[in-house]
Amino acid sequence: MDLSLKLNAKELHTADHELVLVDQEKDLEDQKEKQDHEQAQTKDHDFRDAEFDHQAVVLLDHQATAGEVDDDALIMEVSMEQTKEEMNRMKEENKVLRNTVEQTLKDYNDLQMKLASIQQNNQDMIKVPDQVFLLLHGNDHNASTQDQPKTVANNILDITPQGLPYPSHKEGIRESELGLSLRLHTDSEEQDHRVLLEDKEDNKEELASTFATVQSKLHRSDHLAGITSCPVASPANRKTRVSVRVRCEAATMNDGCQWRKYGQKIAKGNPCPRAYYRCTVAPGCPVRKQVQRCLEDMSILVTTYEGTHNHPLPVGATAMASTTSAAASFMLLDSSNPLSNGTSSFTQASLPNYHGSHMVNPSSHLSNIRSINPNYDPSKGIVLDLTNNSSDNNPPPQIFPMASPSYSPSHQQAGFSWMRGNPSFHNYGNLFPIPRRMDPHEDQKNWKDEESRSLMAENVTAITSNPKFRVAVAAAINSFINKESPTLTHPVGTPLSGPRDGEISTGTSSNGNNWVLESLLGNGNKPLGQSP
DNA sequence: CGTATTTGACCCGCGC
DNA sequence: GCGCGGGTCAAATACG
Repeated sequence: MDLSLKLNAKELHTADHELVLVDQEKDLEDQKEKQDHEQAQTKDHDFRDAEFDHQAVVLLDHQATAGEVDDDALIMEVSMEQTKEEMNRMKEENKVLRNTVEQTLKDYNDLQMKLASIQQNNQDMIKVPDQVFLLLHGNDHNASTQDQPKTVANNILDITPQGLPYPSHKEGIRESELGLSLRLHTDSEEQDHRVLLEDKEDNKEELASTFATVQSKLHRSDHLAGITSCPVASPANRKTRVSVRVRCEAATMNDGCQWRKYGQKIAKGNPCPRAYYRCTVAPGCPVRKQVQRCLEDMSILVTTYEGTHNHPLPVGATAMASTTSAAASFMLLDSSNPLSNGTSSFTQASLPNYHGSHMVNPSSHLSNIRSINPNYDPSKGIVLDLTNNSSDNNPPPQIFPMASPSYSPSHQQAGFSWMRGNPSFHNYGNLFPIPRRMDPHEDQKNWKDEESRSLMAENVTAITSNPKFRVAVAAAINSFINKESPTLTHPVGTPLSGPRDGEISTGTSSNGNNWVLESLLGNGNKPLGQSP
């Protein structure tokens, strides 16, 4: 009797799981043997039953009148029917057993799939550190702060994702040749440490005033990097800010959003006027940005973002917003941080709605941070430095020609011929297409150019939405913070929620601690928006 | 003519 | 209370 337990070996063998499947085959063979044994027993049992029946029939036959051939034929017919019934019963049993084996195989395959998935995830997690190179510099490394000459870089942490060659500054390898680089600058002031530590002990009402006091103190030593410190005193203003430093010839940086200028002021200490913009993508959007040129290097545009978009963002804006929010999210990790007391818009989880599927929630990479660097002053926000002035081989900052203290596009036009030949400027140009003229209207023309917009969006997205880049940022921050203060730990009071979309803000990088996330692009990248 | 920009006036918080 | 400085408003202006 064919039990039809022909388990196709082809289905079981794969190149990757041969050993496992060999075991599985053994199991299946055991199961088959068990089935055979059970079926043999059943068969034997049925055979005995049949034999008993047959004997009964024989007895009946013997009791019957001899010579009745028709009766023998009848007996044979009955026996055949019984055998057929037995065969049908065995077939059904065989079918049940086959289903059982198939179910077992299916479960096995499912487990294989799950195991493969888990292994893949583990590999991804392991690969990240393989592709992130951390470079810790000592206090004597000053060359990287050329664009911020008065900032003492006690710790600089460079990250080169994407598996690029390890950037050794001592070997003279240019950072610009190494793709993306993340750089964290801090310097420490004991007074700031004391004030911040006091902040952690105070209640939340006192935090605001203390915070304002710190801001006010820090405000006096402003303009170390050409950025005016913005006091954050009122609760309405207690939003985490991120500033973006970028080499930009245009009056403003194309960040993917639409902005309307609503004011301009000349801030104290910087003759370059500060322009105020509000987001006009959606009516009522509270997001504002401030744009001001760096005093030390007027080719650098400092854009400060503050507020939360109440609308979905364009692709380019999403990329920038996600990156800056990823960089800023760790500010909220310390529950005692005045910025993370629940009033900050960063803690209002609306980020997934506006970031799109490609957004990597920074919290997933930062959630293991349990300590905060005492050197880190959240009141000054975070600076995303997209210039590469800090490269060792870069020339000193060039002073932007200014005919008068008041800023006008014509002044810029006159002074930007040198910039088109500046390699570092070209590096930047690959990230944001740069209009060649400073005239706002020319800028608007370029902005309306769909090709430039799409190229800009692609470039920004490619860099800033790269999960590896964000992982690198998060890992660097995490490592840096933990290394900086291994003993000072603060439990995260509330689950970290991702920053809201477009939650970028500017900071005041001029004094105290200065966190700079720096993006360096390869020289081989052809700049966009530049004439050949 | 509609929209965006400019720019002086105004408001508000903070320090003295 | 006064002055200072940052930020915002809104009328005037420019532009397409």
